[in-house]
Amino acid sequence: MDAVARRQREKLERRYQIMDAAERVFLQTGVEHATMDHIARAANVSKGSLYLYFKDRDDLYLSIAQRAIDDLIEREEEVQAQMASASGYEWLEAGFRCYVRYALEYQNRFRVAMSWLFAEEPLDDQSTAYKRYQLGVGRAFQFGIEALELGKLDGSVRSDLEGPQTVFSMWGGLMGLLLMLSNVTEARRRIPFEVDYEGALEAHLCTVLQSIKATHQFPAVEQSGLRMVGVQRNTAG
Amino acid sequence: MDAVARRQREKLERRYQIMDAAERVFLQTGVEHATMDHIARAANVSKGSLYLYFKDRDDLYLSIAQRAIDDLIEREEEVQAQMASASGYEWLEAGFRCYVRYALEYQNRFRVAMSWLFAEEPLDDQSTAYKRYQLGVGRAFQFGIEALELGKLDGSVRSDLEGPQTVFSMWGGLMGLLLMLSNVTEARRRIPFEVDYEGALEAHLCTVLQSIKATHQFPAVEQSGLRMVGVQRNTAG
Amino acid sequence: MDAVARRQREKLERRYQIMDAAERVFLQTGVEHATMDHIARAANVSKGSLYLYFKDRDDLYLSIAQRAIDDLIEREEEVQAQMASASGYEWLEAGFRCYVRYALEYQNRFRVAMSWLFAEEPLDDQSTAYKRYQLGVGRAFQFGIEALELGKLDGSVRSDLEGPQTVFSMWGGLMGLLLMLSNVTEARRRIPFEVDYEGALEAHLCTVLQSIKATHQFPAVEQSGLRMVGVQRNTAG
Amino acid sequence: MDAVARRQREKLERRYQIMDAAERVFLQTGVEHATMDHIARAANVSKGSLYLYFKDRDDLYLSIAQRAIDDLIEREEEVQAQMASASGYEWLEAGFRCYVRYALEYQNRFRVAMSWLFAEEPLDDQSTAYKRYQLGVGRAFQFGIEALELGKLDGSVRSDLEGPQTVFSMWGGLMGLLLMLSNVTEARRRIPFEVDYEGALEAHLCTVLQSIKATHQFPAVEQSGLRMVGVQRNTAG
DNA sequence: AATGAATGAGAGTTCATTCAT
DNA sequence: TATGAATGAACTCTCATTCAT
Repeated sequence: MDAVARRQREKLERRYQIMDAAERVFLQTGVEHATMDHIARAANVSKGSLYLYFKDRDDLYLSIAQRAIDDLIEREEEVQAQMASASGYEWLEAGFRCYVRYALEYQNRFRVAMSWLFAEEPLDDQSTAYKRYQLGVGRAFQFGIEALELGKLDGSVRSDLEGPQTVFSMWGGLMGLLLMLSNVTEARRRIPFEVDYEGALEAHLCTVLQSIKATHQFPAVEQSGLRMVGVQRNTAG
Repeated sequence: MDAVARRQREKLERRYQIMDAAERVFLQTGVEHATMDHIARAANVSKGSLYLYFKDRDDLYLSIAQRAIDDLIEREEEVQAQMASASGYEWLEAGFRCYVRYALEYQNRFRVAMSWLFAEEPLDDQSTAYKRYQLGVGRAFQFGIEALELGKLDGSVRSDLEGPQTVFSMWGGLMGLLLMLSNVTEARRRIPFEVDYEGALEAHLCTVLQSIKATHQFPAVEQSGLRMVGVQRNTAG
Repeated sequence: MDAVARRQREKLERRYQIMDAAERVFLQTGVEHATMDHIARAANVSKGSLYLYFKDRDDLYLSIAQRAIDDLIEREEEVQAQMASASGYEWLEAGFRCYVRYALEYQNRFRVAMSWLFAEEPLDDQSTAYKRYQLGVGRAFQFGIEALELGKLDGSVRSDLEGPQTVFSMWGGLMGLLLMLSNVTEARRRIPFEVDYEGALEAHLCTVLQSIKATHQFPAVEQSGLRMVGVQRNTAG
Repeated sequence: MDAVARRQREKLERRYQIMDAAERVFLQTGVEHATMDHIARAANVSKGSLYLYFKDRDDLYLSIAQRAIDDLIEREEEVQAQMASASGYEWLEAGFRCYVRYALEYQNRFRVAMSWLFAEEPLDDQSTAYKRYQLGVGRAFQFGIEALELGKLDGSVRSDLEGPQTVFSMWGGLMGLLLMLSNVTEARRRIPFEVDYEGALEAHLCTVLQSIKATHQFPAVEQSGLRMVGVQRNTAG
C-alpha cells in the first residue's frame, strides 16, 4: 500500500502547488481578472489538470480561503498552547497579534479570504466547500470569545463587555487597516500623504486592546452624535 | 433659450438615473460581475444609451466614485460651517460622524468607492476622471487633518499626535466596520454569532475618539508583541 | 411660386453639401469605416437630417457615385463639343485624357465610385438609385466607343479593333494606375521604391494610345505564353 | 516524438483551413463585411477557435495577404530557375505572365491582397505581420527590376528605361484589368457590353510588353494633352 | 424642416469548461 | 493521469436608423 500512499501525497502536493500559484495570480491580477489560463501557467500544469484537482473555479477559490482559515486556526492553537498560565487579556492580545501577523505574512490569502466584503463572488451557499469555510470562520472567532470570557473571570478584562459583540468590534476595527497594509501599493496611489502604515496599525491595535483592559475607564456611549441611519437592506433586484 | 436649459437639466438627470442604477447593480452583483446589460436594464435605458452618457465602463465606475466623494465633501463642508466656534476635537468628531453617517446612508456608493482595496479594477492612472477622483480624496482627508491641527492648538486634542498619520489611522480603523455595516447581508452569512453591528461601530468610534482627546492617557506603544513582518511589495507581474 | 423655387434650390444645395462632406469622409476613413455621425458632423448637419435627404446609407453612397458619373459625362460632352472637326483618334485621346484629369481632380469620388471592384458594398440591384447608376456607366462608355468607330471610319484608328472590347481594355489598363494615383499615401507605404507616379501614368497612357493608332504595327497576339486559367466563378456559399 | 510532429502538422493544416475559408468569405462579402462569425462557420470551426490560430482579425487578414505574396514569390523563383539562359526581356515577360496566371488562379487572395487600394483597413504599421508583408512586396518587385536591368545589358530591353519606374508602370497597368478579371461577376453587373475579359487582358499585356522591347519605337512623351493636376494629398483627419 | 437622444442588433474578443487523445 | 485544442455563451462597445420634440 506504499505506492497508494505516495500517490495520495503527490496528489495533495500537486493540489497545494496549484493553490499557491492561484493565490499569487489572484493577487497579482485581482480575483476577478485571474483566468484559469494564468493560473495553470503559474502552476506549471495544463489547464485541463486544474479540473482534476478542483471542481471548478469557485472550488479553487474557496479552497484557498479555507486553507487560509485552517492555517490561521493552527497558529492560534499554537499560541494558545503556549499561554497555559496567562491571563485572559494576555490570551486575547496574543490571539489578535497572531492574527495580525498572519494577515501581513500571507497578504495574498488574507485579501482573497476577505474579498467577500465586496460581495464580488456570488458563491453557492449549499456547496460543501462553502460549509467547511463557514465552520472555519466560526472556529477562529471562538478563540477570541473564549479568551475574553476567561479574562472577565480572572479580572484582566472589563466585566461589562459582551463576548461576540466585543470580539467582532475589535476584529472589524482591525480589518480596514489590515486591508490597506495588505494592499499598500493601491493605498499609496490614493492617499495623498506620507503615512507610516505599520505604525498606524500598531497604534490602532494598542488603542483597541487598551480599551478592554479591566483598568480602563471606558467612556459612556453617548448616542448624541450618531443618529444611526437604519441599516438598509441590501436587497437585489 | 428655456428649451436648451431644460435639455441640459434632463440630460443631467438621466445621467444621475444611470449612476444610481449602476451603483445598485455594482453592489448587487459586485463591480466585476456587473454587466453593461444589467446596468442598462436597471436604469431602464438601452445599452447603447449608457455610452451616450459615459465614455465606457471605467468612466461610469469612476463617475460614481467621484460623486461619492463630492457628496461627502459637500456634507463635510456643511458640518464645518455649523461648527464655527467649536473646538478642534469637536470638529474632528463631527467630521468623522458625518463620514460614518454618509457611509451608512449611501452604502452602495461607499462600497463601490472603496472597492479599490482589492485592486480588482486596474484603472488608467492618466485619465482625467481618475485625476479628479484623486483630488477629491485628498480634499476629504484635509478636513480631518485641519481639525486635528486646530485641536492641538486649542488644547482639545493630544499634542503628541501627528496629523496625517493619526487621521489615517482613525479612518482606517473605521473602514473595516463600515464595510461590514454596508454589506450586512454577506457579513451575516459568514459570522456565526448574533452581533449588533451598529452598536459595534458606535463602540469602536467612541474608543477611537476618546483616544485622541487631550485628557486621555495614551498607552505607550510597546513594540514587544508585534514583530511586524516587513510589508511585502504587492508587485504584479 | 418664387418661394417654392428657392426652397427647391436650397434643398438641392443642402443635398450637395452633404454629398461633398460624405465624399471627403468616405475617403479619409474608408467607405466602410465612415459613420453617419462622421458624415453629419463633416456636413454641419444633424444626423437625423441625413435621412431627410437620403433614404439610407446606401442611397447616399450611390448618389455620390452617380454624381461622379454625371459630372464625368458632362465634361466629356464639353470635350466632344470642342472637337467637332477632329479625327476619331483625337476624340478618343481627348476623351481619355478628360477621364484621367477627372479621376485625379476628384480622387475621392473616383475611388468611391470604383470601390465596387472589391465588392465591398453588396448593393441592392433593384433600387432606382442603382439603375440610374448603371445607365450612367453605359453612357460614359458610349463616348469612347463612338469615337473609336469614328476613328475607324476616318482612318485615324486601326480598323481591326472592336469597339467595346478595345475601349474596355484601354480603360481597364488605366484603372490600376489611376487607383494608385488617387491613393498615393497607401501606395507609398507598400511599394518600396521611389516612383514618379504621375510619370508612370503618362507613360502608360501614351503607350496605350499609340497602340491603337492606325499607323501602329500591332503585335500579333500569340497565345503561347499565357495558358489562361478558366476564370473561376465567384460563387458564394 | 511522432505524435508531437503530427500535432504540429495538424495545427498548420487547421491554420490553412481557416485561411482558405477566410479568403473565400473576404471575397464573398468583402473584407469589411466579413465577420468572424461568417469565417468561423465557413471554416467549420467555432468562433473561439479562430483566436487560437490568429491573434485577432487583422492578424488573420495579414496572414492571408502574406501567404499570397509568399506563394507568388515561390512561383516567380521557379520561373526564374527555368530561364537560366534566357534574355532579360524573356525573363520579364515570363515573370509578368507568371504574375497574371497567379492572380487569375487565386482570385480571392489576389483581391484581398490588393484591397489596400481603398485603404479601408487602417493597419498597424508596426506589427511584425505587417513588416513581413512589406518585405514580401519588395521582394516581388525586385524580380521584375532585376530582369529589366539584365535586359538592358543584353540588349533585349530598351536602354532608356529606368528600372523601378518602368516595372511599376507595367504592373500598375495590369492591375486594373486583373482586378476586373478577378471580380468578373461585379464587372458584368456594371459594364453594359459583352466583353471578352480574358482577351482584353492578353491584348493589354502584349501591348505593354511590346513597348519595352529594344526594337520598339517608343513615342516621345508629349505633355501636350495632359495638364496633370497636382496629385492631391490624401490627408485624413 | 431640423434636431439629437434613444435604440438594439450585431461586431470583435475572452474565457470557464469539456473531451478526445 | 495529463494534456491543450475546441467550444460557445457572455462580455464591452459601435452605429445605422428612428422618432418625439
